[in-house]
Amino acid sequence: MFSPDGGLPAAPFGLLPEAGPPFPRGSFDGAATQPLFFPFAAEPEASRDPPPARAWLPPPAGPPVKAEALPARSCSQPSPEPRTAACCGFDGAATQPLFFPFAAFPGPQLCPAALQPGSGGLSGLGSTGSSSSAASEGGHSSDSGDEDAPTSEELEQFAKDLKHKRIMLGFTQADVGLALGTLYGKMFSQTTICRFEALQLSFKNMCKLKPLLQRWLNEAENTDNMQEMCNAEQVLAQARKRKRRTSIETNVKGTLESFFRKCVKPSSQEISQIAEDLNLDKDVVRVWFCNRRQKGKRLLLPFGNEAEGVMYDMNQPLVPPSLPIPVTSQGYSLAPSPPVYMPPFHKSEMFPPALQPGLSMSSSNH
DNA sequence: ATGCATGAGTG
DNA sequence: ACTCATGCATA
Repeated sequence: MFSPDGGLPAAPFGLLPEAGPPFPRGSFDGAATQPLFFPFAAEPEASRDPPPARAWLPPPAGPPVKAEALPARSCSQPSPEPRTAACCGFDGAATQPLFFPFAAFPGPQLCPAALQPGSGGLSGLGSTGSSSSAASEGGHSSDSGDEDAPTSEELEQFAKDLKHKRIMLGFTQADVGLALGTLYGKMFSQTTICRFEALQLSFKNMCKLKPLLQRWLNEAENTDNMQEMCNAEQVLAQARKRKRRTSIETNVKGTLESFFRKCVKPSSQEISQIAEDLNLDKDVVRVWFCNRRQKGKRLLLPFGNEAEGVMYDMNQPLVPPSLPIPVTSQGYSLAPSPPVYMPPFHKSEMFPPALQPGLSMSSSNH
């Protein structure tokens, strides 16, 4: 019995205690004051020099057809349905194109920062069991096994590859996550696999996971009995009770967005105030901001352009005197040039037109 | 697929 | 108290 996250030590991979990126983290709270811009640019990922050309994610090579061609290789499990959730919806379905932040990274030379030498970091992953990372399965010495410092292109390619093959083999993202647990002792959720495939993890994180997934892929392609891997004792009784997920109303979310645009990192006091204004738990608001920042980084991209000009100004006082249409300008009409980030406006990601803290947000909303 | 939550690590 | 990696729950 091991629990997905708690049970195991940090990681069998020897995740380096890594002191963190060599960049100064803009850590200061609202009160503090340091004129520091680029809330994001200061981050490890973003800070790498802006590439001459922003990279776009080439559309997935895999046509939406694969789903059909599925050999449906059930990996056992008495599951009546072909584990191919793949064919059902989100798996196989080609999704929205997304930017690839990492593409902006230079490459191997810089990555190391994240990977670290002891490198237990990533390579550690591979080496965990194999002690010699690559060595084991393919014997590949120069191919896909570049687990040391994959370039963004490589990661991108690998992610695509993984998804494609995974689907062809008839495995769901959840299967993969589970298999990693059986194979290497560290299980991952469907969410993580999904994010990996969609390149929604940090570069560093992608690098860390790649070796594992690489191995899984090799195994999956060569083993007939992938079953066990999937069957894995899902014994993991998540004994801990999690707080029920709060569902923030769309309009409230819009308001939060507008606050966010004014200040990405409100002070504790400001958070309290916002919470009060919106009738939310302070902690919910705090977490929302944390997540929003995280999301901001993931979506941050089209830099390489004049993205910096549009950066959020963390020092901006909350609720400045004149606030020009906070939200609206965001995703759509702003300008020909890419906005700070590109929200994937999926479903209800849009915020209602007129949302301002003290304004009539109910007037135009249900 | 993604929003909100948790927890480890860090300062 | 924040960032980051990760996951449950849900759309």
